[in-house]
Parts: sequence; C-alpha cells; structure tokens
Amino acid sequence: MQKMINGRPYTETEDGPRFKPCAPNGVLARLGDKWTILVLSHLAIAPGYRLRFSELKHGIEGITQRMLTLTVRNLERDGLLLRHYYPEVPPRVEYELTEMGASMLPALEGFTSWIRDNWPRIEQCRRNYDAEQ
Amino acid sequence: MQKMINGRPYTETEDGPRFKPCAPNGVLARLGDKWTILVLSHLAIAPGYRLRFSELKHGIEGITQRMLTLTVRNLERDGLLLRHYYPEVPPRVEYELTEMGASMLPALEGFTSWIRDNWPRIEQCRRNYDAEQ
DNA sequence: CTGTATCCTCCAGGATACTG
DNA sequence: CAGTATCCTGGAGGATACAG
Repeated sequence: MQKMINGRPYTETEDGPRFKPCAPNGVLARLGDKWTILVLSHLAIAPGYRLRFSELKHGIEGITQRMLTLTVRNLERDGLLLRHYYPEVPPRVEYELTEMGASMLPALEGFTSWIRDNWPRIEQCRRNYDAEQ
Repeated sequence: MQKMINGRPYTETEDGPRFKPCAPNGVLARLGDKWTILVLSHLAIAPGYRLRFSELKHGIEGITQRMLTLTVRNLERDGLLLRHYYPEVPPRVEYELTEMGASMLPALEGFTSWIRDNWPRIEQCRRNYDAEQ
C-alpha cells in the first residue's frame, strides 16, 4: 500500500520523504484557476445541473467567450461535465454536470468551511505583515 | 446572514446569482501554485512542525532558492507559518507551522480523499477524450 | 547558510475580429 | 449562438550571480 501523509502519497528517499506532485497539485491548480470554480458553482445550482453556453457566459461576470470555451473544454475532458450539442439554427449547446462533477464541490465542503472560519484571521495577518514592511 | 451555496458566498442579481471570488478562489489559487503544498506537507510531518530553510530546499526536489523564499514569505504573510531567525554565523532560519497552518492540510482531507477516489476515472476520461480528437 | 538582484522565457488569460 | 483564429501583455517561475 502506498504511504500517505495528510492524504498525499509519497516515497521515502535518503533525503527524507518525497511527495508525489501528481493528483492533488494538478486538481488544485485546475480549481484554483480563474474560472473553473465559478463554472462549477453555477452548474451546481442550475436546474438539472444544466446550463446553456450563453447562460454561463451571462452569469459569470467578466469571462470572455474564449476563456469560457477553454474552461468547459477542460472540465469536459476531465469527465466533470457533459457537452450536449443541438444542431439547430442558431445552434444550442448545454453543459451538464456529471455525477462526478456534482460530487466535487460538496467534497470541498470541509475545506470551504475552514476558509470561512479562518479567512478573517488570514486577512488580519496580512495587514500586520504589510504594516511591518 | 450571507447567502451560501456549497460554502461559497454569493449575491442575487437580475442575471442570477453572482458568486464572490474573494476567499475560496484566492486560497485555492495559492494552494494550487507550484510549491506551496509541498512546503506545507514537509512542515506538517517534521518534528515540532519545524524545518530549516536548507532542509526544506533539500527536501523539495527542483525548487530554487528564489521560489522557496517567495513561497515561505507568502505563507508567513498569511500567518500559516512563523519565521525564526537566529543571527549566528552562518545564519540559521527555521520555519514553523502555526496552529492555523497545521490545521489547513487536515481540513483538506475530505477533498484529498475525493481526489484519491476519482483520480483514476479522471485520467481515463482524459484518455478517452484525447483519443477522440 | 539564507537570502537579494537581474535577466529571461513561457504561457495564462484578455481583446478583438471572424465564421458556420 | 457558440464557437475559432490572432495578436498581445503581464506576471509566474527558472537561471545565475552576488551579498551579509
């Protein structure tokens, strides 16, 4: 069995433990990018976990067509949402959270509550730190 | 009370809910950067939650002096770790997780277990998607 | 040993125009 | 409507040299 620390796999080396960068870093980096969480959040509260491209674009302030396209493509590639294309005129495209996609945000719940609890303190620490420089 | 969906604050607008980008995005972006989680992980398993600069640098493969310095500075600024400077020759600096810092990784546990459970499926989805292009 | 200071490269992400 | 195609800019992050 793979050795684990705080849910992170690692291997022992003569220089100590070496954490594997693969899964957690990659997923967190994706979630931490500028638009992914916003797209997931909007779909998570939509009826049927479904929204049209234009609804997403309209609902997310500041996102460009290009970035929305890239963001949903990545999520589709990861199997977190499905793309439904209706070849009408004008065309209609709906994005739908998969079961896996829908389960992701709730899995973050423990962490988001940690953030909620600690955010004021973090901000205070930043102010203190900046004031000393 | 602030309205919440999946732990994320938002406000209603005439275009639907508008999520606040503040806390979750910022913290996740920080965690998702290239080195932060590795630094936290190493400190989390160190005796006394403490390591010297050189121990961190040696323990994290590929990190440069510059990036390690920047990473620990950011964590110190957020109050997640403390910097202990010993003005000897040669100088010695130890970084120590604060209580808040130590509580962060365990708070991620629910999510890391989600990743563990779903990672194989995500990788499979990526292969399928790429094969179709 | 623990940092700065510089310089450089690459790419995420924005602006804009065009298309089926 | 839902995308591509281009071009552009800022900043993350690496390489290297130097300093206290």
